[in-house]
Amino acid sequence: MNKTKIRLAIVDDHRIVIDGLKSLLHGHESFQVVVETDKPVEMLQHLRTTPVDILLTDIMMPVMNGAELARKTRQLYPQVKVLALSMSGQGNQVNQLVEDTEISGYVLKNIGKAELIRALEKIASGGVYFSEEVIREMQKAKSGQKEIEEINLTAREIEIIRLIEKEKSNKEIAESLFISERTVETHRKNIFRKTKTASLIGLVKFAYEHGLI
Amino acid sequence: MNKTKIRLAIVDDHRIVIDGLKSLLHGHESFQVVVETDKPVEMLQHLRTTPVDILLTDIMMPVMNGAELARKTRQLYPQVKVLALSMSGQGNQVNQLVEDTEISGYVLKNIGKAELIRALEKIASGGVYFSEEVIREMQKAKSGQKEIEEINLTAREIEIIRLIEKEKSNKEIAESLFISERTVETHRKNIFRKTKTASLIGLVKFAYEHGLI
DNA sequence: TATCAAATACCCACCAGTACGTATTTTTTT
DNA sequence: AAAAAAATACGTACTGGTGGGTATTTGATA
Repeated sequence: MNKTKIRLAIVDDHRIVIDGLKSLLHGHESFQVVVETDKPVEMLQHLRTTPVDILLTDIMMPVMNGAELARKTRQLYPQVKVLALSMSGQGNQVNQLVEDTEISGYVLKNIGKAELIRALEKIASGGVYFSEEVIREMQKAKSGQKEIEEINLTAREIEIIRLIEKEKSNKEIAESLFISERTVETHRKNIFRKTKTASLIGLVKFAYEHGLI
Repeated sequence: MNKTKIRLAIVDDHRIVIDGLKSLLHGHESFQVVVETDKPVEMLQHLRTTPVDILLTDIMMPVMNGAELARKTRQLYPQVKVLALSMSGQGNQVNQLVEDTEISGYVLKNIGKAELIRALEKIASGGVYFSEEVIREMQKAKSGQKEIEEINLTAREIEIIRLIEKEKSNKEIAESLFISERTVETHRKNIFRKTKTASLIGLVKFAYEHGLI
């Protein structure tokens, strides 16, 4: 729509993905890929000299991950909008990313041409775009978080769960927290009751599933 | 080199990757992409009617994974060579794939143009190609496997570990395996001794780390 | 056939953790 | 200031798993 093209920067540690994105955008006169690199750290340098409108970044990358890059970019160059790309898009990760980085969108890599264009246009015009799957995942993660809040584990209890998981005995836990063994036992009981688990293994699994450890 | 082009089939559930691959191969007159799809199951149908030389397949795909597709392909169309593509390339997965499927190569998705061409040419002429990182991973996994073999857990013991992890008591394990509780206790003791773990949690962690569960 | 590993089984003693109570102090919320 | 929630603590009885043994049967391997 605009006379001036939308300038894109692409970061992904997989060359194939970069080429794939470029190929998807090929022939679209509204977009112009001005920077591309497979090294996240390089991107920040490029951004200093090259003005871009939207940064397309992978989330899972070695050295510096996409979240970090997105955060830094928004900090240093607030006018650059960020569209996050991800292979899987796990809900809690997305939530966290959205919370502590002002990203403009999040899409999965199985995105098609049409959707990608739509997302980019929406973001270029100041909007946001999150793909269906991602929104679903986010909601699932949110409800999971709510669930754990409803279970109402106290901070002390979570602290003790972590020690249990570290193979500490009641005695050791008592010593390291400067409380009586009896107290640890009480906490343990409450933990088992609240989490509806009956064995250590069940508890460890619960902790894993709810991201406590 | 050959007058006739090398015919390629590409499967990957991410369109971007397919486009990226095509883009990498673009302009190379030796190769010709004759089939491409993002649905593994479709590929088998295509192969029935379209003759191809090399199948490039992603490993991690929903519905039917790449390993399965590779196996079926080799079975039904033995003349088709398979080059596996993967995001990460975990050693044990690769090893297993190489063992029970005669694949001709395995490369990571961060592959560059030059390497991809080299791999394809090598495979087309009857050779094999495994990228550096993959070979390293394979060796690491091999040594890890050796480690677990040295620990010398027997099949029965592993069976029991899995039941322990499922929160079964000695009694329940004894019942489900039709053996005495005493026997389960003995196995347990041996397991703890061999794995050098002392608690259930340690054992569960061991099992996780060594991929037993 | 002799030998070895694996799977089977039992005994005894001990204790860490559990179940089921009750109760006090501290902190937070109302 | 009153009420509620969280953290603290103890008692008693019980049991499941642990650690220490030893021993037999079976199937594989040399």
